[in-house]
Parts: sequence; C-alpha cells; structure tokens
Amino acid sequence: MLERSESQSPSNRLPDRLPDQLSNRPSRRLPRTPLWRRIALDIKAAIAAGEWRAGDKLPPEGDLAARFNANRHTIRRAVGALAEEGLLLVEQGRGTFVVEETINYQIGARTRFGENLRDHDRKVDVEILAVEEVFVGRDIANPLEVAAGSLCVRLQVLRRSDGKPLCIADHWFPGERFRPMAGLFAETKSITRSFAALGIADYKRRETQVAARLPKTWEAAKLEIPRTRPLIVTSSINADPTGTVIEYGVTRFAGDRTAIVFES
Amino acid sequence: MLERSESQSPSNRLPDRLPDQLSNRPSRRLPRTPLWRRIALDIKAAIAAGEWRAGDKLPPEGDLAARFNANRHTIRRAVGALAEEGLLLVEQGRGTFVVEETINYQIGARTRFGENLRDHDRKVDVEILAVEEVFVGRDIANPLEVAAGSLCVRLQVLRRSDGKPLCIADHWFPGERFRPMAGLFAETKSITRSFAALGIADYKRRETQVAARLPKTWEAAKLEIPRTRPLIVTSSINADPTGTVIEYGVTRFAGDRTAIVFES
DNA sequence: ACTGATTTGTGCGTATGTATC
DNA sequence: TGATACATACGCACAAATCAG
Repeated sequence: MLERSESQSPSNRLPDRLPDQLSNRPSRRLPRTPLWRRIALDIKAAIAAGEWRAGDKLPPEGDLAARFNANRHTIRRAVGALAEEGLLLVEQGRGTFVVEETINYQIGARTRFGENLRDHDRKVDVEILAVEEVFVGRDIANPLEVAAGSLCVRLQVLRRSDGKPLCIADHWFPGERFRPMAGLFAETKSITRSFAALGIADYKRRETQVAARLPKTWEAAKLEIPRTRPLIVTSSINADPTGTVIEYGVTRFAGDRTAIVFES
Repeated sequence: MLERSESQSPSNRLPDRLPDQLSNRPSRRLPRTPLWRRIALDIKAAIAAGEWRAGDKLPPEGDLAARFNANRHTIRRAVGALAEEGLLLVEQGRGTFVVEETINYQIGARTRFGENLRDHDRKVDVEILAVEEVFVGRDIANPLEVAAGSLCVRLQVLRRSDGKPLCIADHWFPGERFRPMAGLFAETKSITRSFAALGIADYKRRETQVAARLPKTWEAAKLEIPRTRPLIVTSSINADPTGTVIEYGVTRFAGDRTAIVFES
C-alpha cells in the first residue's frame, strides 16, 4: 500500500520542495486552477482520448497519484468530482470505473427493434446466427400455444448498435404458416417486414417477462462481455390482432450496457 | 471413475451373466418398462419425497449410475427425459439441478407490493433496514424532480415471501411533505397506507427501468444468495393523479428466484 | 491468466431383447 | 425359422464447460 516514495518518515513534516505542478503553472499572474481540477480534466481527456473506455477500470488511486505526481488525496478529489458528474463510478474495495453509456431500450406494446434505436442515431445491424425448422419442446410450445413436438421455425440473431453487440435474440414462429420466415428474414433483415410479406400488417406484444442470469460461454463471447457480467433476459409473446400468437422471443441483453424501460 | 467393477479387460468380450436389470424384471410376461424410464420415475419420486428440493444439485451422473446400478448413458436418458419435462435443469460443467419455482412478480401501472403476492397464498413480510432524512444527490433528485441537495426521506426495506428474502427496496420521497413517512411506514408497514394517511388516495407507476448487475456483499447476504448470482434491479417512478412525483424506488430482486412480468 | 479437478456432452463399439416381414 | 431393423443397455475415451485454488 505504498502511497508515494517520499516523506515516509513522520518526522519529515515539511516537504523539501514544492510539488512539480505548482511550479509548473503558466508563466505569470494567470488565475491558477487547482491541481485536483487540472487532474480531473486530464483524466477526462484521457478517457476522451480512449486511454480508458466505458466500463474500464482505472488504475488504483495510488498509481494515479504516482502518474500525476500528486498525493492520493488530491487524486481522490479529482475522481470525486468526476464521480459526482456521473463520469466515473467509485466502488469501495473494487475500484473506479468509467461509467458505461447505458442504452435505454424502450419496450411497449408496439416495440419494433429497428425503430427503437434508430431514434438515437445509432447504426443498427443484424447478423443471423441460426435459422432452422425444429420440433419444439414444451418450453417453447407453451408460450406459442401449439402442441409440444410441433414443427416451428427458429431464428437466432445477433443485433449490434454502432457496431457493439447489443443482444442475442431467439425468435420462434409457430407451424407451417411461417416456414417462409427463414428466407424472408434473410432478405428483409426485419421481422416486421417479413410479417408484412406474409400478410400480417400489425401485431402487438402481449406480455414480457424479465429475468437475469449469467451468460454461457458462447453468449459472453458473442456479446463481448466477461462471463461474470449478468444478462438481462426478456421473454415476450407477440400476437396478431385476432389474438393468435405469431411469435415467441427470448432476448439476452448485456446487463451493464443496457437498461430496459417499460412505460405504463 | 470406475463405472462397474466387472469386465474391465477388453479381452472379456462376453459378459458372464446377464446384467442385473434384465433378470430383475417382473416375474413373467408382463410388459417390461425400460430401465431408464424406471430410473426417471425413481428420481421423480425422490424429489417428491424431498430428498432433493427445488434448487438442489443432484449427484453427478457417475454417482447416480452407481446408486441405480446402471450405466451413465442410462442415467443420462432418464435425466434427459425429466429435463425435457421441465423438472430438471442440466448445465454442462456445473451439474443437474431441480428447477426452482420462480416467483412471477407482476408489474403494471397500479402495482402494489402487498397485493402482488398475496394472491399466491404467500406470507409477505417487511423488515425495515433504514429510515433517514437525507440531502439527495443528482441521481435521486432527477427522477424525483426536485433540486439536487433537497431534503428527502429515504426508506430501505427487505421484503420476504414465505420467509425467503425476495427483494431489497430503497424508496425516496421528496421534500418536507413526506417527513411523516418514516413514522407512518413503521406503523402501517405499507407504502400505500402511509400515502393514504397523507391524503394520497391514488397513485400510478409512471415508468420502470430494468437492469441487471452482481450484488454487493451486503446485498448478497441480505438476499441469501451467492455473490456470483445476478440481481434484477428495477427503478420506478410513482406519481399522484396530478402528475407530481411522490416516490422514486430502486428494488433489487434475486435474479434466479424471480422473474418480472410486464403486461402491455 | 493458468492449473487441475469435477461434471456434463459426445462419439464409437459391443451385446442383447423385441418387433416385423 | 431366419433376416432385418430398432430399442435398450453397458464400456471406454475424450471434448467442453465450470470452478476453486
């Protein structure tokens, strides 16, 4: 836990020289900005420059003290200011982190994936991970309101926002009627448009369940998060205007990059 | 990893006796049920008898093989069937678990904590962890729609359902008007009733944000979960009929015991 | 970041009982 | 009776995921 190398003995009460920063100020008379404030700006600049990115852990206060040639108390003041600003997050015993810009993913009865994020000037991108026809088990058959063992279409996609993985979604579509979905989605890259091609002009989200769990290895890899960071898992049922279920979806969001917002 | 003691040498091509199970069949001619199916029933019975309870980990397949005097493949078949039924959950590298009955916590515009769970014949219980008057920072002031540094009331409670910790909730109430909340809640054990005592007959949940993260040590302790299991964190804003914000709440649920359900 | 131990997943080979033609 | 196909069961080996140190 060594703070600085100098003045280790308590007898040495007075520093033998001024800290570098004080002599390092602009040539004359200009209103000097406090050291902690300059350090705060430096840290901010370093983050802006990409040295530490959203979610990264800053070096321990001791290391920062060495780097900026200041006392740990001074560092704490700078970090405290940035934390108050909301740029940093300080956690006792863990460290100091650059707060992640969380994406607020709005969910309502008429949530459509594409529209949701386009408002935020984000580039949305879809990668198809799997398309297949499967005989579904009870877990999928129940929400789809079909018999267990029915033939259904499964579509698994990875959605990115600004190039960063946002979520992995599994979509199930019930029965023969939706066999063309596989091809349609590959073409349109949109579930809404694929539905439209099948003559379904409108549909509504009936209910959404939210849970949290840790990712499996492949999920963590695809979402580019550590395996120790939790997922938000939403399960939702979409029905056409007659009330027939036309899709059941399970979506996994990177838990610390995303917040799901429900309006009521 | 000894499977069976017999016939370890590959030179011994022919088993010297019939496997136990085949000679072990019902006395005569009755249609014999396959071993894997009988084992599945045995496991089911053991769970029903309370030998393994919801959330428990079953012994490894090897141990089960020894116990049921069968090959691991046979055990896997039995376990696979029960997993398909939804009674067991198999996780590679971790083990096989009896599925937990997850609590579906319904959220809508008029969600009231007490009413939510009483329907399920659960005993609801509230423990007050903290009550205080605080000058709130930006993070709380913003959703409450008051100035940063305002005096507010903070109430932190641990809610149990059937004795098991369900969630930790922080409630903030804005300004002078709600100073009596501290005492009122201690008396009524209910936010709705406390509001009523203050002349607020009705209020609505305006919006709810859902996120996930790992618990801090004290949260894990209070919720009685390991630190490696994620929390579901909901943040919600409640407003009275005039639209004035009267409460901001942050609630942490045990992620693997709970699913939050939103209707739309 | 690595290691070894634990546990499930998968594939191959063998043997035997059962149903069908 | 025999040929064939399928379901059941055992044995072995290694891959893959998880976890504790």
